[in-house]
Amino acid sequence: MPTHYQGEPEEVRALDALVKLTRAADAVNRRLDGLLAEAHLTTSQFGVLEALLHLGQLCQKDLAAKLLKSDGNLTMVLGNLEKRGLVTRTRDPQDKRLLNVQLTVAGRRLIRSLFPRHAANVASAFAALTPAEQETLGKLTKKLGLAQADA
Amino acid sequence: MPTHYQGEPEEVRALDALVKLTRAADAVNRRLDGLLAEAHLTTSQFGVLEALLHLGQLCQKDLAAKLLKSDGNLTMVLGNLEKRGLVTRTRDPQDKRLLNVQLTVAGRRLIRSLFPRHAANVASAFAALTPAEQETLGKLTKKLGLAQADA
DNA sequence: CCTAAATAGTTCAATATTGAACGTTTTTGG
DNA sequence: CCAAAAACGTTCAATATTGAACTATTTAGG
Repeated sequence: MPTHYQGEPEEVRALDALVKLTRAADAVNRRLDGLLAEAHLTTSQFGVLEALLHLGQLCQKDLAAKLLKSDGNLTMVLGNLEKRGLVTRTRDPQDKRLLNVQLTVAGRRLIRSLFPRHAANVASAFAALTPAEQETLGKLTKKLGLAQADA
Repeated sequence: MPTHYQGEPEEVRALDALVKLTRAADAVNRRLDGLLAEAHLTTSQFGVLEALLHLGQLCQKDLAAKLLKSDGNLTMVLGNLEKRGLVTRTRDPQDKRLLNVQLTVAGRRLIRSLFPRHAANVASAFAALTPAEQETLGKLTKKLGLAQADA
């Protein structure tokens, strides 16, 4: 099933790990989409609401950094959330370049009602691994992710 | 950095693992995009060419399954590859519902020249983990990914 | 001070992505 | 054998995503 590639062993090993890593992330996120779709939210939109709920008001730049998305993308995603009345953007009086993004009452209500079910779904998706395996997976993916910064 | 969420321990653990898993997959794939962008290929386009190189001619349905993408998406990605003369689509004479997709000479030349450098990049990205850690990561993500099928 | 560089967002074009509705072709059950 | 169901792709509308060019604001160096 993996890569069918004749190369150095370390390449074959890494290619194999990459395929499985990517597929696992896709598969889990796809499963979680079901609940979000019920609330007519995309994964990105949910990510924004979740960040605002847990971290409070954030400027667009910080949101982009938190979600690892481009500025241009955030403009679009926030526009769609704003259209639905779930967030508002207000110009920062101190630094007029910044737009502070905050949950509306409706946005807070929505993410608060959704998050516990989302968390239960995530736990259910990861129940395929033992707690120890989840810890190990977390350690390895954290190490791998951080290492990509400097390259 | 993780989730700032007060919930059941298994939820917190799973949410934490999910964030790291998603970030790692994003970070690695983002790093690999550099080389692909030089060849004006997206990740999806590269995935198609790679599959065709290693597996030979495939119908669109099989490609979609292999890449975990929707039918409609494949129509678009293949259209762009076909526009550039990297693949062709031919109606299957046995079953006229099927479109068989194959590399053109130019497509084969491109993916062949690119793949070794791509494999080296992947190995370099995963060099942050020891071989044993890569094996462990592969086992855990495979287990996690497969478990999502039935849910 | 004041200009040059940096920073925050927007806009645009291109590509990706999905799900739903749809046309064609094949398979299947009666 | 034939009608219903299934399978394969396409098309469409909506959203996502990036990088580049651009505007507005702030900061920094001389």
